[in-house]
Amino acid sequence: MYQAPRGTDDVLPEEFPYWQYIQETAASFARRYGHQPIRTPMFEQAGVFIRAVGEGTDIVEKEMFYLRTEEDLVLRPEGTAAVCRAYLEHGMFNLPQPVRLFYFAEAFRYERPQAGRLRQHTQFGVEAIGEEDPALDAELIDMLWRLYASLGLQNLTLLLNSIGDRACRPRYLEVLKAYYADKLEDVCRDCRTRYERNPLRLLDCKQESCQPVIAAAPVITDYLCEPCRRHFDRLQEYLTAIEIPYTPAPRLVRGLDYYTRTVFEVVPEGAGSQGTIGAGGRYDGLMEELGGRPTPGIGFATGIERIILNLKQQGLQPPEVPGVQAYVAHLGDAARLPAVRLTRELRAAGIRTVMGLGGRSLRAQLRHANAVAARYVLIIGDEEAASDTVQFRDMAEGAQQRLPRGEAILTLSHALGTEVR
RNA sequence: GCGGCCAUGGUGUAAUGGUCAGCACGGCAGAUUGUGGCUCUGUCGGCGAGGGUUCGAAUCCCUCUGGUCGCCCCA
Repeated sequence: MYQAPRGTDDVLPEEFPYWQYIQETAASFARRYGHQPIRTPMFEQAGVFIRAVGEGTDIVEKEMFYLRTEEDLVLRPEGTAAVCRAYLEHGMFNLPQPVRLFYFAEAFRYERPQAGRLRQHTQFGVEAIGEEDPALDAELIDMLWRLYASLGLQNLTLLLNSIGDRACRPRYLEVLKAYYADKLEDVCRDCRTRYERNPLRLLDCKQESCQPVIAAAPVITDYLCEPCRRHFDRLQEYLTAIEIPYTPAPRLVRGLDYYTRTVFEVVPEGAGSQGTIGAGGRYDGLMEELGGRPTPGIGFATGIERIILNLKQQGLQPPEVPGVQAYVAHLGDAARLPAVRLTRELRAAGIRTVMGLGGRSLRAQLRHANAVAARYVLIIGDEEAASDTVQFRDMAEGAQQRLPRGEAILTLSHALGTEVR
C-alpha cells in the first residue's frame, strides 16, 4: 500500500474546521491591519533562498528539496524570500509604501519529522515592506499576538530581542568571540563549530554544560549602535502603549541570516523544541541581498499545524462547519427522474443536498440520511411521482407531511432560513 | 544528520513460539408490503514491507518503511 510521503499529512474532512477557522481568522486579521493577499510559486530558483536565508544556515545547507531540473529549482522552504523576490520583480517599490502583504503558503524542509515538525507545513505569513518605523514592527507583533488571543490560545510568551544591524552586529560578534576565546574547552563541540561559523548561535545552544557560559556572556542589546538602540527602545515603548506583554530575550537569535534589529518568537508554556508557533523579525538588508535597492522590511510567519496542535492541547474547538441540509430519498422506478430533478432544484436554491443512491430500500436511505446528519428528507415514491408531490420529513421532529413539490422547496428554504434564489 | 521507544482490520485494542488472530466502534445488508436514531442478526475488513531462526512466528533476530520522543533546526 502507498503511504503519504514521510513528514506529510493528509488533512481529512474532519480536520478542516480547524483549518477554515484559522485561515479565516488570520485573513481577516491581516486585512484589518491593511494587508493584501499574495501568492507566489511553490518553487523558486534556489538562489532566492540561498541569498536571502544565508549560505551557512541549516535550511539552505541541508534542508532544501531540489527539483530534478537544470535550473536549480527548489521547493520553497519559507515564505519571506519569495515574497521579497516578487516585490522586486513587480516593482512594488512604486506602490505606496509600506507594501503590506499576507499569504498562506506551504513550506518544504527536508527534516526528521516529529510532532509539530513536518516536511511540508503551512505558514500564515505577513510582510510589510518599505518602511523602517518601529511602529510598524509593533503593528505586526500586535497582529500576531492578537490573532492567537482571538483563536483562544492561552499561556503564550512573546520573546523579543534586537540583534542589531550591519553597523553594530560585527562589533558585538567580536566581543562575543573574545569572550568565548578562552572558554572553548568548556563548551560543547557544536559550540566550537558555531564559534567559527555563526557565533550568534552560540547563545542559542541548549546544552546543559554551555548554559553557565551563555549566562555570563555579553548581551547584544548592550552593544547596539545608536540607530538600532533607538529603534528598539521605540518599539518597546509602542508595545507597552498597546499593552503587548513582551518578554525581553537578549539571547534570542534566529536561524535565518536575513534578520536585522527586531526579532521575536511566540512560544507556548512548557514548550518543547517544536514549541515556537510563530516568529518573525525585521530584514532590512534582504532586498539588497536579492539585488534590489536598500529597502527595509519586517514580517512574521506562524505554522498552521502548530496552531492546531496547540488548540487541541488546550481543548479548543473550532466552530462547526455546515453539513448536508436536505436528503432526497426515493423508491420505485417512477420516482427516479423526479428525484434527480428535485435534487437539482434544491441545489439551485442553494440548499446543500444529497440524494439516495443505488436503488436502496427506503429504510436504508433514511438510515443514510440520519448518518449524514441531514435535518430534512424529501421522499418520493410512486404516489408522489404521480401527483408531483413529496413527503417532507423533519428528522429531528419525526414529523412528516405531504406537500406539492414547489411548496416543499419553499417550506424547506424557509425552515433552513435561506432565501430561494 | 544523531540517539531512544513503537508498529495487529478504517479506528481503538486482545492474543508474550503452537487451535481457522479475538473483541468493540465503524461501513454495508436484513429483521413481511414505502420510513431513520435504540435493539437484534448477518457481512466487510488486519499481523507495515522483505529476509532469517524454528517442526512451527503476530510473538525471536536483521534490513527497510512509517510514527513518536529527545538533540539539532525551525513554523
